[in-house]
Amino acid sequence: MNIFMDFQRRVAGLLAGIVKAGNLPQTLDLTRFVVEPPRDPSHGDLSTNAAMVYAKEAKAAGSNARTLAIEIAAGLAEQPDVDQAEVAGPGFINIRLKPVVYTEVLRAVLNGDGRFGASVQTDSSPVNVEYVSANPTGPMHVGHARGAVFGDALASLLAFAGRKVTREYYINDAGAQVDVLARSAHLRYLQALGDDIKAIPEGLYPGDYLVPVGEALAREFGASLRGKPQEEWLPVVRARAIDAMMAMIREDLKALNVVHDLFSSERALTGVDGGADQVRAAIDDLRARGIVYLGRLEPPKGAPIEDWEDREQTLFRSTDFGDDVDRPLIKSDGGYTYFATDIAYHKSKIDRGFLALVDVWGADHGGYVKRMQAAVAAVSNGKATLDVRLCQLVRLMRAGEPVKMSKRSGDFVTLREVVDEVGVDAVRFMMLLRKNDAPLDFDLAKVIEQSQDNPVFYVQYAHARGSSVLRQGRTTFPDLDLSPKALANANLALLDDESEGAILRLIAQFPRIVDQAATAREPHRVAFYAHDLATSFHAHWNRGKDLPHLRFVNEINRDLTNARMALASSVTLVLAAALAILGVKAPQEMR
RNA sequence: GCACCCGUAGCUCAGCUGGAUAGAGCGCUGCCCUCCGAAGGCAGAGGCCAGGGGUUCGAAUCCCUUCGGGUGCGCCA
Repeated sequence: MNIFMDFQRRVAGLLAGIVKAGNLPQTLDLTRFVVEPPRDPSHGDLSTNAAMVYAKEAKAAGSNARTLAIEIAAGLAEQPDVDQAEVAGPGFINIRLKPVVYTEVLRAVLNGDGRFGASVQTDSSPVNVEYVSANPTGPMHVGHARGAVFGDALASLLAFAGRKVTREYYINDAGAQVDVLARSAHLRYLQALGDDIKAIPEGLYPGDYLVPVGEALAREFGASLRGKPQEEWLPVVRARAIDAMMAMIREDLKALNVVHDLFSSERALTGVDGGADQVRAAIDDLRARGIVYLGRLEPPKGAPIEDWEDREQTLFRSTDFGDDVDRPLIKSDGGYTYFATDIAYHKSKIDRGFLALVDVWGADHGGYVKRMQAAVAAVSNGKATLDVRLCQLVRLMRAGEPVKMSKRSGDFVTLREVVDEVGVDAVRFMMLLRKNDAPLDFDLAKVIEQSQDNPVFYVQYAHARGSSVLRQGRTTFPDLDLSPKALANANLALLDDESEGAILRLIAQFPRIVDQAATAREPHRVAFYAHDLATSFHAHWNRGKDLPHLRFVNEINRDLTNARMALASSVTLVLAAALAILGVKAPQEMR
């Protein structure tokens, strides 16, 4: 139940009637106006700009904005659940609803089995969300965490909003990086056999996390890989190392409460281990359509490239699809570029029936967006769209001081360390409380603080407090049924205090927030909403300190207590739904 | 040089896809706390929305431009 969408339809209906009466032109785009909560609550419950939006059309039909506003307001005022509709300011129509509307909202929450606000989107088509996709060459560090949390929350948000979501992880297990991994693991293997490997050479992965991989190789193969040429041991070691890294990454994801439906392998697309070469197939297909050709590129401007070699190469005509230059698909050593395999990968998503693709990347890949969108357009004949959400980097702080991170030395801060220190809920909520394209300072000292300064604590506390209020009510009136379904039958008209009204209005907005956050693909809006709802709940609770008659439990008024239990229950249900989207626990009590 | 992102209170950031008087937290100032949970509560000050043009009934929001930051710029991913 989305009262904003509901009234959007009603106003559209009134406009259609006015069109019929000849006071507006026949061809009227009825989607241009909005129904929204007015910023100033004294203006009522809903507000629409419809009359102003169609001012020009009204004039053309011999009317004007003012007259149109009056007509719409008159139509609205006749509706049974509208208390009052009046024209205000430059032509806004402010609508005051009858209290029964909020009674119905609460009933929808209480009877909704946690689905209040769900499935608000008219579009329920499948959408593919790809996120994390970290190289399987080591444990996840905090830089990965943001994209992981963002992607996971976005996927949950879209699913809650009614889209059919597939969550995907692309394993970059082809290319030079995993060969470096294999050589690094091989060194640890020799070490496990007792060889003196001295320092890890420059360019290899020095982290200790490869030691157990070396030991496992020694257990499995004994000394049989020692002394063999690299061509023989590398594929074997690589496969074991990638498996070990992916197992580690899955553990990291689990610790972060991040889930995926599907892990797709880049290597499998190339067919190097047998199977079809889907990369080649994709390139051939594009070549047949004239989108792939042999040509030369200009050397890039800016930082000079030392070993630039002018050569004729296989290029993708991405400039036909909005990119700045055409992009190479085959490296000088004959292997596929990352872009080539990525084209095949995105094609595979499209072939699996997805026309809506979302990729979550780090901001350092921003320069890659245009060519990938060009590729998706080319491969799908313009049918599929790729939306790339870039996450800015995270600066890890401790009490205001940056924490040094150096991946090369192997002592970078891992995701696991941060989760262990501050908890998964804090990590997730803090990362979602920022727009994804804004940089984020993550202060370890601050997020474990248990005070109102800490938004994670503040929101969770609101849920715990709501639960506590229900426990309190149960103690005072042991015979009351405080299950949501039973509370839906409470006399909700008794909730007539102004700060109760503020909470009711916020609850009514939840479906709208979900809808807009899903459309904008911005889960942070849900985080801010949860914080707002928590604020208004805490504020109302605090009013009970000075005004005892506003307290949730009223020992001499059973019906009033019951109604207020319904309010408390609704707040916890909506908070729980919002927190579930964010992947943050909604605790019954704080400890 | 080019592309993308960003610039809103002292600080960290929202701003509902163009609406009414610009929002929150921290910090600051003042008052309050015997009271369902004080790991507090209430209130106040604080703004040329980086600058300049444009579009329109109406712009922090859309377009152009200048300045200032960030990220990238064959054969890494």
